[in-house]
Amino acid sequence: MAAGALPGFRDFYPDEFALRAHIFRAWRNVARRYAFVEYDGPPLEPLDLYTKKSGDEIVGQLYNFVDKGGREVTLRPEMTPTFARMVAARANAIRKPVRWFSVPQLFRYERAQRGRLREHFQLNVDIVGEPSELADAELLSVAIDIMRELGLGPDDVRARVSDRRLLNALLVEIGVTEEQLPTVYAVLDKFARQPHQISIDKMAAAGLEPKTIDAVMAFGEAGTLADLRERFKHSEALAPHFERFGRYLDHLHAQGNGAWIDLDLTIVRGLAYYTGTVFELFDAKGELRAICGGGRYDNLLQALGGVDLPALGFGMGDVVLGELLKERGLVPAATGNAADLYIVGGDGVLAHGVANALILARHLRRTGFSVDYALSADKYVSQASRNQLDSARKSGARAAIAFDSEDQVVVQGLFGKVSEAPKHHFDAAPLLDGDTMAYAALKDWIDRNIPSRQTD
RNA sequence: GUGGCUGUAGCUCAACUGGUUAGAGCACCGGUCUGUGGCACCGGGGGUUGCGGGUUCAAGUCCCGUCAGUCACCCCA
Repeated sequence: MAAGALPGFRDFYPDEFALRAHIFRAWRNVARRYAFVEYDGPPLEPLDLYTKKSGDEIVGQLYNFVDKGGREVTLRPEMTPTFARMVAARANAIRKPVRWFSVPQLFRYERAQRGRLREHFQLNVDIVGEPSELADAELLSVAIDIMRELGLGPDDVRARVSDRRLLNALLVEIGVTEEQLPTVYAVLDKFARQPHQISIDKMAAAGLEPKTIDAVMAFGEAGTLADLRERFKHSEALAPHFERFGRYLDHLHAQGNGAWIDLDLTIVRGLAYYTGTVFELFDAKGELRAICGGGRYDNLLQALGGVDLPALGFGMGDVVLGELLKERGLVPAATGNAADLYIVGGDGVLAHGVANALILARHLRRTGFSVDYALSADKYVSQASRNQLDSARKSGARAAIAFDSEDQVVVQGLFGKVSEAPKHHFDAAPLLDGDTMAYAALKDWIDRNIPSRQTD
């Protein structure tokens, strides 16, 4: 086997590129529908943009090197630091709330696995400057609408939501101390992936009381907000958190997203910078990695950019999403980019040499059609028309156009039985003269009689 | 970074306990068919069996290494 792409990197053949373009289209369509505007930054960044906040151990995960000017640089592993820098630099000039999105290619030097490569494209959607939970609902609604745009429903994808502030208050309420919080977060994060006894042992080792451990384990079993509220209705400390989270869920319901949402206190999100709502999108079967994750990170812009603005956002990668779409048969037809018209020789080919085919193609393309033909003048003249038609059919073209005789061209559909396919003759002379009306008539006939390619 | 599994044509797979020149379907290329053709039929190109060593009279098959893929850890975008 010939040397392929680097490990964890992808070659995008046309079929694969079609899927990628399909995903990008959905991302951009929905983001724009929510009035977000697109930005981008450099794919190569100074190394310390990431080491400053995360420490040197993160370097092991980066695609970093020294450039010819002696600078420590790295391919960007995430978009948030770049985003924070850009917003911070113009914090006073940008109208708030900021609604920005980006589709960067991100890089990470890690051993590749299914759904996890060394490179991926990730939609980043962020809102800056708005502390209200309505912004949180708006953000998640974007993510859910993208699922809809791609043909996925609440039976395919679940949105698991939580809130760090609520969780924190709950943990304090049941007696978890400040020092024990990281352990408990780690346990919750791995709740579904790790045997319960190990979780219990870890918490016991961290000094949690058996009663507190039981309470934490109970948080792992998803319930509704109402259940949780009922259990802790006596707590005054928790009341405001329940109210705020309740408003968040109310907004999501009003946005039509209620059927997608599950409360799940085990959604912690690895990095510690989340300060409020957090959410992840998963395939409903739970076979794949998370499709999307995000939440509120009110302190991050201060830490990274030096401006104190509340912010929230999510990232959604193309890899897991693509796997899910493939699994559900929601990938676009491979022939989606095939030509509208394929020029074949026909019986009039000797009177109309290849030059006339080129003239015809020129005017058809000017009219807006995509036009294909065999790039061999010999073949155009000498290969049997039916073989040329076979080639046209295989190319995925919707219709063929041929010089049927000395003074006529014929357009015929390339679907269904040949004998039943729509067919129409046009005078060749005005078409070769580039007569606009003749092409308008031809286009009109095609629009009426040649359906768009089905996914058959 | 650690460990398990896998690696034959572009794809899906064959090749009995090691034994002739590694096969088939699909795909691709050319042709035949005056025609129910979204066929059919004929022909063609394409493999150092991932790569490198070793054992053997003989290796796609057994052993070691390596690379790649995959799964579980680690980590999380």
